[in-house]
Amino acid sequence: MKMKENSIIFLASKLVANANLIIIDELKKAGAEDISPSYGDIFHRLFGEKKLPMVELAKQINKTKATTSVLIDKLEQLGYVIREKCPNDGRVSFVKLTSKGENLKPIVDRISEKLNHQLYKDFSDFELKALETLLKRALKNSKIS
Amino acid sequence: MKMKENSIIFLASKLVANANLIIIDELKKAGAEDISPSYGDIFHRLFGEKKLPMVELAKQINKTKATTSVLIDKLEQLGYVIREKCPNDGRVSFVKLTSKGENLKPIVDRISEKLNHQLYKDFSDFELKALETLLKRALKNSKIS
DNA sequence: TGTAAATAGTTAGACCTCTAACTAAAATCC
DNA sequence: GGATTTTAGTTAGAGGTCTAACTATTTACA
Repeated sequence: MKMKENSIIFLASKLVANANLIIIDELKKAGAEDISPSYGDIFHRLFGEKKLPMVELAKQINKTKATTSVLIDKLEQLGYVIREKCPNDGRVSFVKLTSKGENLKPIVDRISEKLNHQLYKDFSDFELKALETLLKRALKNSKIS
Repeated sequence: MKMKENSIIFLASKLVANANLIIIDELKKAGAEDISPSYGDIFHRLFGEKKLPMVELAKQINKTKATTSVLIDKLEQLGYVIREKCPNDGRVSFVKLTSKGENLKPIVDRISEKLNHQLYKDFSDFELKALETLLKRALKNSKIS
C-alpha cells in the first residue's frame, strides 16, 4: 500500500496540466489565441443561448465569484460575453455569450472530442468507466468534512 | 463512449484541488502556515541532505526554472533552504535544505500519509493499482508529440 | 583559439486564482 | 416598517505560474 509521494495526485495533476497544454495548443491553431483553458469551462456552460448569474456560473466552473468576475471582465473586453442586468433582482447580473462567443462552439466541441480521442485512445469502454468511477470515489473521499 | 465535458480531466482537476486544500489545512494545523503545496514537492526532493541544481529541481517538480527560482527565493527568505554555488561550474547553484527545512520532514511525511489514508480509504489494493495504471496510461497519451 | 551555440539562473511583465473588504440590493424578523 | 442579516457582485492585494528577455558561464567547432 505504501507509495512514493502521493503518486496518484501527482499523476493526476500532470495529466491535467498536459490536457491544458493540448487545449491551449488547439485553441491557438484554431485562431482563438486570446482564450485560455479556464474559459473553455465558461463557454461550455453558456453555449446554447444560456444566461447564468455570476454566482451560479462560478459554482458550475468551480471558481470563486471573485475569480469568475475577473474572468468575465476579460471575456467581455474581448467581446465573447456580455453582462445583462436582471430586471427582477437588482443584485444579479446575467452572463451570456455574444454571437462571437456562440461561434466558438464548433471549435470548442472539436477540441474536446479530439482531446478525448487522444487521451483515451487505447482504453476500452470498461477501462474508461473504471477510471471515471475510481476518480469519483477518490474525489468523494477528498471532500472536506 | 460519449461523455459530458471531459469528465475525467474535470474529476482529476477537482481531486487535485481538494488534495491541495487538505494539505494546506494540515500544514496550517502543524504551524507551517507559510508553506503552500507547491513547496511540499520541493521539500520531498531535498529531504535527506540532498542538494540539487535549480534546473534539475525544476524538472523534478514539474515547473519552469523561472517559477522554481521564485519559489526558492521565497523559501530562502523564510529560512528553509539555501543556495550554494557549485565550485566546478560557475553557472549552477545548488539548492539544499537548512536544518529548519529538514525539521519539516516528519510533518510532511505525516501529511502525505494522512492524505493517502483519506483519499483511498475504501480502495482495495487492486483498485488503487488500477487507478494508478490507468492514470499513467492517460498521462502517456497526453504527452505532446 | 576564438567565435558561436548551449546551458544555468534571474528578472520583468502578464495572467489566473485566492481571500478579505467593500457596495448595493433583497430578505428576514422583531 | 425599520434594523439586521444575507446575498450578488466588484475591487484590492497577494501568491503561484508562465513566457520572454537578459546575464553569465561553459561547451563546441571550425
